Amino acid sequence: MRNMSDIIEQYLKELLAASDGEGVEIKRAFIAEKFDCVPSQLNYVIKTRFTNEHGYMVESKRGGGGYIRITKVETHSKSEYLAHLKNLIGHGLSQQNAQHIVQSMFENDVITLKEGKIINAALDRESLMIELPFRDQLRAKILLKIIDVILYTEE
Amino acid sequence: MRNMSDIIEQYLKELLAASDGEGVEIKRAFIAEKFDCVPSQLNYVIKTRFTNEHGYMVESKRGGGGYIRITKVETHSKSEYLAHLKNLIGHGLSQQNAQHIVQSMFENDVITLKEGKIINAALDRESLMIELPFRDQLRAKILLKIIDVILYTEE
DNA sequence: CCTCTTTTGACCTTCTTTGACTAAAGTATA
DNA sequence: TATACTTTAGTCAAAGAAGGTCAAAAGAGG
Repeated sequence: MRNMSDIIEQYLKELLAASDGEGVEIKRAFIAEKFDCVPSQLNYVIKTRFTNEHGYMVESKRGGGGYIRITKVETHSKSEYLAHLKNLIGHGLSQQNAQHIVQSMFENDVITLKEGKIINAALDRESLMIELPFRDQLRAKILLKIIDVILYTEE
Repeated sequence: MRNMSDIIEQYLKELLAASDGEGVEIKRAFIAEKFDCVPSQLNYVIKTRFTNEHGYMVESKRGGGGYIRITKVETHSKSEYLAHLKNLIGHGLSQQNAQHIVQSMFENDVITLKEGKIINAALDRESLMIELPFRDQLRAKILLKIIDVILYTEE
């Protein structure tokens, strides 16, 4: 694969997949050693690939016996999951976070790949040609509306 | 002898042909070195010879482990129809006309019902909270972008 | 010559890697 | 118990590694 962060991301996702929904608990220093990188790279990977928007929950503890625990957010029912996303969106949404959310919806089988691409196109900053504080608000509005449609559309 | 851009174009097309439909992934700097040209020449080649209109899809990533990926997409008969729609849209689009176009795409089996609903949600005047001459321009921009992804997304 | 395409390079943006410094939690000790 | 030490993890900013943009200069064709 391409770079350390991607490799670590994949490794963690494999652990998660193997954990049968239980989540994984890692030692930061141990993983860093295993992949021969600095410990803080783990923080980078987590911050860029295991956020709420991506559908993960991260807990940690310092000191002796410390750990980092990553859990895939339970997507109880479709409606609760989508309500959760709506919560994350609020009144403004960056393009990055929008993409994370779309990715998460795809991974949770709420939308298809093509639907995801359509949504991303609608939220792209190139489509939304207005200045920045407003653009993020607009993006939020559009995605909220789309999520409502997904909520109330039978497959 | 032809020029550098043509040579690089051909080289990339050979890679594509050999890739068996998988697409190619290149390192810009590496190719530039190989052909002894500046890296940005790759951007020129891609922009002039591997556009959507030419039937290619290009993705890229910057930073460590960055890449440029080129994939060929088949766009049989759909393409003229969608090009026609793009023409109709132009630089502005009312909500009514937008709905007509979405309806038409659905009837022509270019999108599913759910996709249609998603698109309508994105184009709804309630989502697009800006004043009127701009709102129609914005709606046009968004739909044009969406049509492009429909064009270049294989089902 | 005039125009269109190609070539080049300076400058920009994004993503990743690294490490010094900080904060918190556990453990031993006065 | 209060204090000091040790063990973890967190933060943040600088440096590094790609790719992107844009416009000027150069070349090709008519």
